[in-house]
Amino acid sequence: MDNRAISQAVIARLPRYYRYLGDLKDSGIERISSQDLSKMMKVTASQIRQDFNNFGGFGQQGYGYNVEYLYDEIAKILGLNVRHNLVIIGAGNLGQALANYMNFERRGFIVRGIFDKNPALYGKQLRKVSVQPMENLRRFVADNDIDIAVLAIPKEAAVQTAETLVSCNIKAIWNFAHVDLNVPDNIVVENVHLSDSLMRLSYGIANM
Amino acid sequence: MDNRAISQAVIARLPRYYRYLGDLKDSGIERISSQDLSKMMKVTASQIRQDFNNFGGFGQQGYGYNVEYLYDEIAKILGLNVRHNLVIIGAGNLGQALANYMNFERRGFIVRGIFDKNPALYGKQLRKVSVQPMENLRRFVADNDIDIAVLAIPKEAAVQTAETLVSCNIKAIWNFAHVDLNVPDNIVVENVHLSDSLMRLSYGIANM
DNA sequence: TAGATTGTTAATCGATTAACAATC
DNA sequence: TAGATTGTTAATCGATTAACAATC
Repeated sequence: MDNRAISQAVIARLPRYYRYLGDLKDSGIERISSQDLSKMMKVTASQIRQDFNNFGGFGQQGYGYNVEYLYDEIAKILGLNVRHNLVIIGAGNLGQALANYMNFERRGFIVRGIFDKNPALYGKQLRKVSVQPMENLRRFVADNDIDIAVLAIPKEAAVQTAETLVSCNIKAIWNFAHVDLNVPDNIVVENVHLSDSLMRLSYGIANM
Repeated sequence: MDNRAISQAVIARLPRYYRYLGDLKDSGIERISSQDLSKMMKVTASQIRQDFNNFGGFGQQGYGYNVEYLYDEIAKILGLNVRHNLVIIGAGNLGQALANYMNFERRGFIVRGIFDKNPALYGKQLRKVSVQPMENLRRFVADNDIDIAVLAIPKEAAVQTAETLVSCNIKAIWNFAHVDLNVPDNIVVENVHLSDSLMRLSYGIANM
């Protein structure tokens, strides 16, 4: 697939559609119109139809959308039909929480390695994966077909580790460090800046 | 402050400006022009000036912006000059990680209580705050001037707990559950949907 | 066939960028 | 004063919404 030029706004909405369609599917609902979905999701029916039509016609006039079919198609668009091996870098609070959170595995994101620079953590088991020294990272990524690295370390270390990862041909970085990473264009970076999120919440309180 | 009608896009960018200005301040830089900042942040100088001018004129012609002054002003806009008491609901992996993560405290977000429904966790200390039964939540929020609740529990429980929190006059919910909460307009909800984020990353890999 | 609802084009709205006069 | 750079207006661009013909 290489339908370029799909806007970030559309892509950002796909996981939410996927979530709602999953719920509908779980409740045994077979079909849904853009109008009904629009009421549930509080977006316009027009937007829903426009969004889906970026990827081709998934609906049928007079009928609407088949829930299961649309759900599966969105999964494919999001690449959820492909398994990914990942490593977690940083076995602190957040790194451990992510390692222990197994829902990602259900979607095909498999934790293969966990790395930390603190020797006290070496060998610690987190869901059967044991923490290794940072020195092993480069080798491990190369040898184990790893395509995603999760950065759960402080910002200085994150910048430096990102460079290492780039040189190991990682495909994507899920960045929890409070810093913007400068990597080549062909590497995907998805940021989760928790402190930014908390500041937006703070703004909301101050200006509500 | 009640400058309404500032777009979400602008608000979403403020924490990033704040981060860069903090870094500049830490490196002892006194002034910065929109052009120089634009190069660092990879946005247009025009956008920077437009964004700041939503809140009044912080710069000076021929000079640029004073870093420290601008940093402090953005802090005020974001409401970071006000302390907030918060409770964490859910002492699982994520709840514990958030409770142990002390950087929030530095910005004035103080963890006052942690709640869980699992009796095995009652009394467990996380940075001197001990886990309490969920039954105590309503009372605690009312008695301790709590204005933010962090939801780190599964989605079914989150929906239900959000209702409780609304009835306790909470001001804001930082929602880590994979569900959209339906609360009155005067309550701020800031979502951190980690699985949505991971799906966007997955899309990036699939379509890069 | 009649009714419903999509897919898609056209209209509107809002956000971003460019340009430049104001001014430090 | 001359040079630099903001604040702000105007132009452009892109995203959202509305409308409706196509079609199931």
